[in-house]
Amino acid sequence: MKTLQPAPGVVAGHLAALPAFHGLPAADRERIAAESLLRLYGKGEALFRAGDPATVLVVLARGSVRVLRSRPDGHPKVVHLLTAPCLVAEVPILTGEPLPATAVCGEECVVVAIPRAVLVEAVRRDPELAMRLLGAVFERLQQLTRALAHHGQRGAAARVGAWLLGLAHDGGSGVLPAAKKDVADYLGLQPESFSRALAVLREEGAVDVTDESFRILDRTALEAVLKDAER
Amino acid sequence: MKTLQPAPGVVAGHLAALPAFHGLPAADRERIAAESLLRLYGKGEALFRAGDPATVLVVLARGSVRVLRSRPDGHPKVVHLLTAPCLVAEVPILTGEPLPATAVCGEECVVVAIPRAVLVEAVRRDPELAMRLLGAVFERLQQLTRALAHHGQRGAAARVGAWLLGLAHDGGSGVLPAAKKDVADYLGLQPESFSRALAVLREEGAVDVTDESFRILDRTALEAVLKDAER
DNA sequence: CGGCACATTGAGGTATGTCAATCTTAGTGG
DNA sequence: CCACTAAGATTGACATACCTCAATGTGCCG
Repeated sequence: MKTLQPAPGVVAGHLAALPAFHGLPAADRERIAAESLLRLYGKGEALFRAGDPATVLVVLARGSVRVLRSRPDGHPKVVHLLTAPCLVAEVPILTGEPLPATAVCGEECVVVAIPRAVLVEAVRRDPELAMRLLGAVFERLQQLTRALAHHGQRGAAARVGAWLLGLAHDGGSGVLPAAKKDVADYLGLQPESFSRALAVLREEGAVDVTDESFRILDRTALEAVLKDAER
Repeated sequence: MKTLQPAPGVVAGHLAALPAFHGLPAADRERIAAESLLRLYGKGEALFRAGDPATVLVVLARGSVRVLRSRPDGHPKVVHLLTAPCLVAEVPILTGEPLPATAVCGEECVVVAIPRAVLVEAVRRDPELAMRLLGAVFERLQQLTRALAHHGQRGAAARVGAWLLGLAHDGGSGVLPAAKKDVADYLGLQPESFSRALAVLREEGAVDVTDESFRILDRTALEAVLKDAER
């Protein structure tokens, strides 16, 4: 981890990329930026670990992160796949609880670290910010319950397909937010099963996956696969 | 659904049972209570359905509820099992989003319905209440990520055992929060598999399950089952 | 008392995990 | 700049845990 000395306005610009801070008056954003730190993490480095005290709100400005949690057997499981720009661990920061999970960089990451005290002060000054942060929390909850519902889906291809549908941009294309190995774990599959599921979807002509990016070729065929996984 | 005419102090008493409202001055609690409705729902009735506007905060004072969400194939999946006293759908209320899931009573339920305007006003008057509500949100997120991590666990018995451990009171005993059919769905299992998993844990001497209640007899044996489900 | 939903137990099929080999890609150092 | 190494991705063969179907038992509500 390296702490950077940013040119003026850079940090505030990173904050402006997020819905939670975009609506804020520019002056407030710059005030927060001035009291925050800009950090660079290498691939595989941990932003924080489970049990750490929640000292800063992590704003992921560039890069991607996977969030891990222990299974009953002790092995870690991927519970979030995050891509910049986004917030990380916003709820524990607000409540002051210790962090319940570990976050690891999937690539080189640029992070704005907002000290808890600065955030709390900003929320006190502008209650609207609190509501905007709650919006982010709502999104997170939505993602989690959707993920949970999808885990119950029989048929690996159906799970993968549903996930791709949710991930696709309007044009039907998108980028995998992590290595296939980690995506597989996130979806509750072995890497081999994930690979085979992609192969099935490809053979159906539903999607095209090359390297890190994908494109939905036939939405109808894809939705057919989801329904076909009877239950 | 029936709206009740409670004796004075009854509704405020229901609110006091929750951490989020317990710390509040009694006068504030009674003010909220005075502007809320006390309702009675029958077994199988829906508190709300996915897509409904978020008009009231539901405080579950008595009974139990299952929260459902659609899978990719369209079939519903249980994503929460809630037991009184607790809050239901607190985040959508705060953000004003439409409700993303459906809630169904597992038995006869008593509910305090706090209109959104009343809640917002109470939060404005006492910011401390907002932080307490956030505490509840934190708990909910915790439960969800834990559930997600557990779903990746191989071995039905291990998943069930881990869940029982998290559910058990200090004495090692507890009550199943729903019919076995719904618990099974929540854990991502067929009812038959859930039944067999319980049978395994019983034969190991780890737990005793009779009807609706259970007791952890041998925590060490149970933890052994969790680890044994190698991966 | 009868009907229905839920729970349990048994038998058998299948999707997915596991193990193993090959191939590709990226990162490292000469 | 290229060879070397290691990690990830893919494909195949096999094993197994869970789902499915079916039958029986049990409690609850009409």
